[in-house]
Amino acid sequence: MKIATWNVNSLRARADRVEAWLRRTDVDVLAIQETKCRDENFPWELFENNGYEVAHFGLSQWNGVAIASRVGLEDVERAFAGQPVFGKGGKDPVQEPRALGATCNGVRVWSLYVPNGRALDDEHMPYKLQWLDVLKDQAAGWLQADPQAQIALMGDWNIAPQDEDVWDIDLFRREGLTHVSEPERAAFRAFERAGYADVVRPFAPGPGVYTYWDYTQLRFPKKEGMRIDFVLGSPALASRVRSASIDREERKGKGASDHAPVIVELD
DNA sequence: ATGGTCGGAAACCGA
Repeated sequence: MKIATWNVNSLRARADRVEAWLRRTDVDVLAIQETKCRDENFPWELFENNGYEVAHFGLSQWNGVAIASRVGLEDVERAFAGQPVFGKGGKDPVQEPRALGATCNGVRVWSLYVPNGRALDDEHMPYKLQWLDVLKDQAAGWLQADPQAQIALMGDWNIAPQDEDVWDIDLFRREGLTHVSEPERAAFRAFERAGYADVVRPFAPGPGVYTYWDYTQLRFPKKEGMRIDFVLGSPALASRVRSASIDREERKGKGASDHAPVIVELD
């Protein structure tokens, strides 16, 4: 069984590429982030025509997560229990569509789009950290309830856990940029302490291995990227991993997402 | 020449 995660940065703008990619890679499950559409605008046929069931959670042009599967799609959950809400400047808090869970052939898959944080002193940063803390508590609970559970927490984590996960750590430090701060990294490590492991890094070690390249500044041709998309597996899931890869080729050419798909092959 | 990008409920905001 092959599972994958991909921040497509607008599904409608990327429909042709996503369809071609599905046909080419032959994955069984794809977790998608940043669909950037509501259910009414979601390209359901794209998946159905290619043999996939699909679940989507999207409320506006922002965020949006989906899971496509051709090995079953059960117990779909929009948001995790206690998922923090965000209300900008005291406005009505909303539960943003950033998490979608579904069981696919015995694997509990979560498609996750972790809040960006925007800046170290922005109100989105405590939101990001709180969001991760609550998810970590939930994920720890799932494992306590069933230590044999096969769980894949996959998506755009918006964290670069190690110095080698950005092209120039000194620049990030000097500029006080997000994604590499100690609180963000601690939030990521908390998942590892709870029993989850990055199942891709052993098969795609750095340095210089990334999943995201900013559209600006010619970051991709200059090989200046960030590793921020991860598949964290529970012990039972991790023990099934046969190989993993980052599809850097998909970042090439006109009409590419700024994120590359990340693929994990299970026994 | 010392900046170079995308997408969308766009003429700004979010990444």
